[in-house]
Amino acid sequence: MKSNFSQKVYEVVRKIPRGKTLTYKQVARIAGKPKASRAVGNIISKNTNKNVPCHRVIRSDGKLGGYNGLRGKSKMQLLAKEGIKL
DNA sequence: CAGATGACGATCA
DNA sequence: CTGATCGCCATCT
Repeated sequence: MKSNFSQKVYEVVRKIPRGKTLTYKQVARIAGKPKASRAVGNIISKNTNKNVPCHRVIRSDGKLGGYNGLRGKSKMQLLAKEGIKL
């Protein structure tokens, strides 16, 4: 059972249009907890649902952050296909 | 229930 | 500018 916060995070990430990226801070802020950036990453990391474009969620530093292993892909590869590149 | 963990963010040195 | 430390929140063990 997911808490309201995690549910909100999924919803926000799922709303991210193709070719667009959001930072963990933005997602946390929209979810209602501007300081929960860590919690956001944690929730997503343990729920890697394919219906949620978690690879579009990056750090505020402009770095991709973690993400690893899902289908052996990396965020960079997926984002590059979206039209986003470093 | 309490402690440790983590796909982070911001500030300090 | 780069590296390290503290702070914050939900989830896991």
